[in-house]
Amino acid sequence: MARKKEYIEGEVIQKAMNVFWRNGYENTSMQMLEKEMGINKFSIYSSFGNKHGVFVESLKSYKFKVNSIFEKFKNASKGIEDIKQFFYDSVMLCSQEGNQKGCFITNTYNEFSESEDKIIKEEMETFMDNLKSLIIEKLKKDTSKDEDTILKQANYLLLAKHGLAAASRVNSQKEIKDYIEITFNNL
Amino acid sequence: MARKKEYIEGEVIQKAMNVFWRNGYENTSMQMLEKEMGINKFSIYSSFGNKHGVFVESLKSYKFKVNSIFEKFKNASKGIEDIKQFFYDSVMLCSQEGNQKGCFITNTYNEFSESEDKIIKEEMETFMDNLKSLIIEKLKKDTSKDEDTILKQANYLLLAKHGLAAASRVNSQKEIKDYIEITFNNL
DNA sequence: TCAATAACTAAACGATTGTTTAGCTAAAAT
DNA sequence: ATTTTAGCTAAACAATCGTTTAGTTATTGA
Repeated sequence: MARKKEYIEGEVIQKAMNVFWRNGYENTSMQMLEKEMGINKFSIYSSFGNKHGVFVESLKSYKFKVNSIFEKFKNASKGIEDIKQFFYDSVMLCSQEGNQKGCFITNTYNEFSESEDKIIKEEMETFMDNLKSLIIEKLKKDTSKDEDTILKQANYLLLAKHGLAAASRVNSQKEIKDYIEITFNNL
Repeated sequence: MARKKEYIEGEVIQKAMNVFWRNGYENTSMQMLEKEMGINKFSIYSSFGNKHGVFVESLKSYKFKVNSIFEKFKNASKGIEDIKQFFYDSVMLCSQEGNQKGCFITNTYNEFSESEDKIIKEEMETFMDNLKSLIIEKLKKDTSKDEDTILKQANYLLLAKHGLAAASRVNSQKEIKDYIEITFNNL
């Protein structure tokens, strides 16, 4: 062993995450990352390989950040009410400090929708699949609904969640609240 | 006068629009534009000034493309049913040939949400304001609704439309249909 | 104490970005 | 027919992109 690192990888990745979250992948340059992460290019490359590596780690860091909300959602047991609460928790997390950055995962999902990046695409796929399963599970709490209704409503809610995340970048808190409330009136 | 242009500006802009529509502003290069528009950089710059100019003209071209749908919506008179039909018409137009490009205006709205481009931002603003006014007008056809309900529902529908356009880049026709149907369940 | 080595700085890499320009081609006007 | 002039081709521009590398600094283990 020789000289010690002067930074903590987890800490600089959190800073990188915020830059990617705000600007997306393509609109974030290595220069910006250098500045925001507080370390220079050499350190970035030796720790994370390349820009893509920094992005993948940033996504993981974001998933960790939203994990508590997911766990809360998973462990809840009121059915539809839990889904609604999950929607509120999600927009709360993303709109702190007047952020207007939307949801990092949804932003990434959109930016890479026409891309051929298998790694990112699979990360997105599994995330969305998990969310859909969870929503279906909560919907099934209401045993009066048949399978077809549940699938339709799951599609509806998944798309609503996606749209909400995208739209939350440009809409006010009140507009978002109105949206969520009416969204669940329809079920 | 001297030599004649060997291309028609309206035609090459339509081709440019498709490139921007698919890739967004930043992820479209002048090289790609040259190739897709079928003319070289000199001609592009002499006709449209710069990349930004090509983009602005592309947006106008898209607005013209969606204009018929807007006119149909404007002239309809069934109220909420017209809004629903407008939603269907919009996704139809954008998902021809398995496009998955979403709505060009919504894509632009999202890409420029953190930008400081006044020209684009104002284009977006006026478009959204017009849409909101139209939706309110249609909602008012139902005279039993009070002002507050109408505004809430207009916010809801505007956000739903935005979300739908964003999500339609990654969702199937069936998912989109499920979404639209349930969206109008309770209005 | 000193050689070994990992982490740092900073400059350079080739490729690509948006944009401009010099020189050639072709059509209109005299 | 010749001059004029706008449109074309293609090369070059400076700036920035992501990435690499040479050289220096600092810490460890012997």
